[in-house]
Amino acid sequence: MKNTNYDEYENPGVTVDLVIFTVSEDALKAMMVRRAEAPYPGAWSLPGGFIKLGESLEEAALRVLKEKTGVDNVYLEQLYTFGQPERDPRARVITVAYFALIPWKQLEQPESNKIADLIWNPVDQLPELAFDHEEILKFAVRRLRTKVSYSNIVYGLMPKSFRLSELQRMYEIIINGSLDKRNFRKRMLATGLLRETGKKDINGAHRPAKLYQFKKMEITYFN
Amino acid sequence: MKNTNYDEYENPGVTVDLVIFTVSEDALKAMMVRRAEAPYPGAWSLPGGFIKLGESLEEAALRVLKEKTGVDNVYLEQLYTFGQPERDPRARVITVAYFALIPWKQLEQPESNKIADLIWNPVDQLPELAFDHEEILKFAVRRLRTKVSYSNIVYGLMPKSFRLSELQRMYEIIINGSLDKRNFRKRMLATGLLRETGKKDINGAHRPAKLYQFKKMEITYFN
DNA sequence: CCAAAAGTGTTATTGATACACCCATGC
DNA sequence: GCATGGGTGTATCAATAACACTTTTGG
Repeated sequence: MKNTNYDEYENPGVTVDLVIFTVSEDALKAMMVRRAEAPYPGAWSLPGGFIKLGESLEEAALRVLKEKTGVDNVYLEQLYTFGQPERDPRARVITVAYFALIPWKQLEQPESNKIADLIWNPVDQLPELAFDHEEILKFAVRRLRTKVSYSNIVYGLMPKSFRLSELQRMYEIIINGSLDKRNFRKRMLATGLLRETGKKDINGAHRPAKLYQFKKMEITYFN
Repeated sequence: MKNTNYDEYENPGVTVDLVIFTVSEDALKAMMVRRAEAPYPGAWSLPGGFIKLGESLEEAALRVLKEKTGVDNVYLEQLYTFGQPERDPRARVITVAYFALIPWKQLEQPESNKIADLIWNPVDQLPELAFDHEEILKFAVRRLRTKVSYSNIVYGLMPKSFRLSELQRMYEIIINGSLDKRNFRKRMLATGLLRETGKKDINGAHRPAKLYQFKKMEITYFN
């Protein structure tokens, strides 16, 4: 099936590719894996793989996610399907792109760092990427940034409980701008999506912060 | 894209399916075609077809659109990709769904009605549909209804020039609710997306209406 | 002159923004 | 007692929502 001489009646390959986001060191980052083989040997790329005939697209995405991160049960959303005929130089391959959000804390476990040739790269300083993966990644970043402004999607990047200042910081990192503390807190508490845990975070030489958590781990749209 | 050995995996079929919307007789309608062959012989379904190896997904969608409606150069957007393993009883088939908007006037031309076994069906009174096409159609309706409220996407359903009352009616049909005339006009004119044509529509026993058109046929987001 | 749709402003309410000081703790 | 981040309220401005009458035409 290495023909570039396309047969009209042959089926294309179908893959899933994942844009896996996390936030660490005050930056929005995405996972990249180094390709071992041709094409683009040695280049960075998004994690992905061919779908198997018995699995749904989402199952394929979850499988890849689990393989690369060791996690499961995180926010996952279908992004877009990319199918330009020449996007893979070997053969016709259509890819269904997904994006996932993982709190950094869930990735600090030893097992998740076992895989070599895997990096978490700030989305605003990209290396050269294989295939059309730069386009896919930028598409995902745009979608995430848009969605942050009218939903509570950031819950997918937060640890189970957090200070309001940490939540604000998360918004600021993603939208790449600063927010007013008092207005931010008012709005967040007004959504009714947060619950005080009753615990406090004693963290340094300052007043301890109340810890909050999301009532339900579900995306909710404002407005 | 870990696997380079394509032969380990049998490729699924890949189709595009289209939800083609229009508005006539005060109702939002979608195109349905009667299936001739198994599976679901005789059942209504969304227009669609297998993608060819040399064409992009959007080209495939445009091809199907042209075949069924005779039109081209209308609003077309990728909706979602549906890939449950059992969605087609014969074999694994993944479908990339698109939705299109066509002004009813463009469909009144004789050629577009040549195709037998094709209906424009109100989206709130669906017949039984083949495959998972009901799910796809409902997904499209939801997307259209949402998008109408924060963009000028309705331009895709309007004729070249129109009265403001016709534009308002279009919104009302799609969102399935009524709008205040004065607020509607204020908001629409405030967007700056409309231009007076200078012409008037003399239509019946009443004051003639100014005719407007969209400055550019492009989707623009409010807010 | 009657019927039918076009056209037009003001007020009230709501939501968004701007802005500065005191609090509780560790060292 | 001082440095550090936590926590709080009010006033202004902008956007949205509610609401009813006059105008222009054809018949």
